[in-house]
Amino acid sequence: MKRLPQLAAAERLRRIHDRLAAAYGPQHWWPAQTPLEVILGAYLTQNTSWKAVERSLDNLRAANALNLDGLRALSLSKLQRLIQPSGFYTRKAAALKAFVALLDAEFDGLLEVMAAAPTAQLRERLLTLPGVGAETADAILLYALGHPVPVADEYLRRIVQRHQLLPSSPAKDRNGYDALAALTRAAFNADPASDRLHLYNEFHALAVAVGKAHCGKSANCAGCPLAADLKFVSSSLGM
DNA sequence: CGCCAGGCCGTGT
DNA sequence: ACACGGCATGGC
Repeated sequence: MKRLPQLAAAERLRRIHDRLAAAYGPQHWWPAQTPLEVILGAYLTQNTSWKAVERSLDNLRAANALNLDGLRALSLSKLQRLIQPSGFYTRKAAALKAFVALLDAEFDGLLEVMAAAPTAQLRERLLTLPGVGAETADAILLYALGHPVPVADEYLRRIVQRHQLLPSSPAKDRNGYDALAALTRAAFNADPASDRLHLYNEFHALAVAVGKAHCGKSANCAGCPLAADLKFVSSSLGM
């Protein structure tokens, strides 16, 4: 039986993970943080540098609001002021309040209860929240709630595009996101299920690492761990 | 000064 | 279905 192109692409993406892991080592994203802090970070980092997010998190910590009760006690305007450094503070403050409201209304106000919900249903529920799109939902599921789901992002999109792993370049919309997520699931499908939580965790962090270093808009692939793979791609990409 | 950052959402074709 | 602009701040 002939090999499906999609499978070959999945194997190539798995190989890209291996190269990145060898080049950059463990990224240990969000290792010692509490789940709530991870969730706050996932919201605040939307189209925002992590440096700015850290300033907001510092403000929240100083206000004793890195815990659920502290967060509940904050007025909307107070929350807006604390997260101002990371931008879009009007939307993000309302979105964070909506998350806590959902947690209180449907999960006994406990992240442990939320985390125990079935992955697919929980994902759909998160996606109904304001300010939660596919990437934020998956980042919360993976990094805060311990569900083994892939996280796609702009950097992974660029990698997949440059390596031409999909028949057509993934769009910057929901359809493109879903295609990237499906490809990533396929890439780790041969790995034991017990390893996927860790693999998805590292892979997303590694995609960000290589993206920041080499996949910016002015692409400089000299010294990129993926340069060898790119040589097998049409050299007339204009990149 | 300009561009960008670990997106999402509303609106217009 | 797809494109585009707004959201806001700080780093470089």
